Amino acid sequence: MATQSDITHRVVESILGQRLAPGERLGEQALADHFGVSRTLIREALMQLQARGFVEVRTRKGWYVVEPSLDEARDAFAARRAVEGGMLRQTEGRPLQAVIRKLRQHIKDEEHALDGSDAATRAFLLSDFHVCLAACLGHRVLADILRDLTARTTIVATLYQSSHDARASCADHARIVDMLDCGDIVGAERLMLEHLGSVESGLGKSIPTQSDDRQRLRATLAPVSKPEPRLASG
Amino acid sequence: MATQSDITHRVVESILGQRLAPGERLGEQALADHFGVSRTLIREALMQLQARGFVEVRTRKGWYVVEPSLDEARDAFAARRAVEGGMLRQTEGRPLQAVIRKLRQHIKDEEHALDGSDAATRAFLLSDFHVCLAACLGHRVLADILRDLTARTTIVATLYQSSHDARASCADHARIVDMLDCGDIVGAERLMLEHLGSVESGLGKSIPTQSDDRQRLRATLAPVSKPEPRLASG
DNA sequence: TCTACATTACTTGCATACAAGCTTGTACGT
DNA sequence: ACGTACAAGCTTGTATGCAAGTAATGTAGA
Repeated sequence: MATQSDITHRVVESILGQRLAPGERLGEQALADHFGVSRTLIREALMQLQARGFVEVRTRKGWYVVEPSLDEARDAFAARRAVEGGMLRQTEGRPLQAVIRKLRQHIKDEEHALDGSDAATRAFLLSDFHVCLAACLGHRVLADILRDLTARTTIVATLYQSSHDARASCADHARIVDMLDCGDIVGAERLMLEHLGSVESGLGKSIPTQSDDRQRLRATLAPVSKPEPRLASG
Repeated sequence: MATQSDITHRVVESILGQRLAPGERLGEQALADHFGVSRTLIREALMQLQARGFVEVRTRKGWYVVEPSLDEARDAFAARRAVEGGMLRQTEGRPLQAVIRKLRQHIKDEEHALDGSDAATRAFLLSDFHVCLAACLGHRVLADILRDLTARTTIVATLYQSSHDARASCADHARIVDMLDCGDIVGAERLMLEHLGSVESGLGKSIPTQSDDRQRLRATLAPVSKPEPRLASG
């Protein structure tokens, strides 16, 4: 049997692993059946996820993974730049040996995932680096905030099919840690901002999947039939 | 009749207005009666507030407004420094006229509240300045984050009886906006960090109000009886 | 008088039941 | 043949009921 935290964890994990697509519908009964609990528990979990900005409810229609607009996507990245940049700047003058050691280990995990693991693990670890950075620096609140923020930008990346390579992200991470190791905090902040910028810049290359069901359906069905749309009589 | 958002809003407002004390118990039935709804809705609202870090549940005992430890209190302020500092730094090179106009209006509201309004309005407006700053800069996500973060530090201030004066905070706000008006972003950031630091430094002067109901009761009843505390044997 | 224990009242945890509304399918009328 | 109206099924929204556990109270015994 599953508890609320199990449910929320699993959903967030699925989002971070890009297995839950934006706009995807989350039926209460379906989730209840899946987790073997009643709808009550599912609703309570969904409420928490709603408060954290992961899902939204359309009254009497259902729960959906959020689909940020391009503006909202940019806003999420701007928030991450502010938070992560500010966080790094605040570390000035602190001992960072232990932090760097843990981060290097994390990067090793990332590299290992680049070769063998599945895409979900890869996406998760790349996001988790930023959470881990906050946690290693002793920022519990910021770690929580970044967990949600990175999830949000992961949704964005899924939605707008970010072209940014996992390998490039991992290399960015390594460079950031190297810079920290040099004691160059300002440089690390600059690299971090560049990193986030390059991930963001991979966006918007492709037309976003439309939130509207009609438009999504149209986009989905468009390529299959011949130029002349003939789907009515079926 | 009240909806969930009404309930969460009211609770958050009460926290921002320092009318809900940390450690205060929130009975489901009591809230349900107060808002004229069933416990189901109350629970869903409390779940959202839990996800946002405002309340916690002790199994089969009840819901309580969180009581951050001194460490957690410092962490919350550190988070605010990172977020608000980083946010200001990211504004470099942007037009700020409209922003400054709105913030000046907000400060006027604060000053007006200093004279006439009740303590709740005063506390709310002082916190809201920071949310307003984020919102004016176009940061929706950061505004949401700061709403929760300022609420958390408000709880902290209530718990540790921050000695920081409302009038001083308002003056700080005015100086920050003045600095923005000069186009000195770095200076504004510095003032903001100092402002947050001075609010934080007002903490820990007094022993925190004890979470335990008995001890709270003692604190409540202390002044009425004579110096010699004689309530133990009861 | 103090302590150990049983009982009682109360609170949360969870599931179920019912109400309200949207979507879809069908039949009827034009 | 087309459009509209109506009805059935499915989904969410909300309330209620019961189970499980905790704290408090009262009572009996030493």
